[in-house]
Amino acid sequence: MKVVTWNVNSLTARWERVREFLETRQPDIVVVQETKQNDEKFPFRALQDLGYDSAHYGQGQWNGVAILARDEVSDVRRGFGDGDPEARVISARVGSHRVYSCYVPNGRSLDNPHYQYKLEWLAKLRDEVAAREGESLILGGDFNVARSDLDCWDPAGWEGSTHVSPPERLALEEILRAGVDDLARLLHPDETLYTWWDYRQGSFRRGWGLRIDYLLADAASASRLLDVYVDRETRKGEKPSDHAALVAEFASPD
DNA sequence: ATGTCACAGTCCCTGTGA
Repeated sequence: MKVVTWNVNSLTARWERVREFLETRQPDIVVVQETKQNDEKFPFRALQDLGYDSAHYGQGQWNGVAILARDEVSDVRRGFGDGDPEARVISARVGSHRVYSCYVPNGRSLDNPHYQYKLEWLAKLRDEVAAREGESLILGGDFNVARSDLDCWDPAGWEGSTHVSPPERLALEEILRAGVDDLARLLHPDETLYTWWDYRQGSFRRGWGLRIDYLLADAASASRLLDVYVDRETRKGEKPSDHAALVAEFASPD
């Protein structure tokens, strides 16, 4: 089973890249962030034609999260049920798994109210994971947090910025402590595995990246992990997203 | 040179968010 998380930075702008990805990589589950579409515009029909069931939580020009799967996508939940109007989390049952697509708030700057919103949002996600202890969980998304200095190309330069501050790193660790593993780090404890590079300054070519996209899973699911890698081809070529797709391959349970 | 991109509205440029 191949599972992918990918912040596409507008599904409208990225549809051709996404379609090509599905056709060539043949993933089983893809969790998508930043669709930047409302549900009316979301390509449910085109995805069906490619063999994917899907669920979307859209919000017009900003945010927007989706789950695509070869199996049926059922029991869909949008948001945390806390009245937050921002479309940043969707979950659904796919096979035996509860699958999440998460788009964590950026934070903007440490003194911005959006940063507090980010910390509160991460705490809600931790509670959500804790409440589902014992279930088969797969979470993917853009967490907008580089877990450690290994996940940042220039820790000194990022000092004092969002994405690397101790409180948000702690908030990410709390999610992991609630019962999920960081799949990329599990198999690659010492490698740089950046998933995002700024569009500016030729950052991708220069290796100026961050690891801010994650696939997380409960221990039982993680024990079936065969491989996990960043699909760097998704960051190259015509009109790429600024995020690459992160891929995990699991042995099928039997 | 903050070496870019996407979006909507002010609508073929500009402000905002990332």
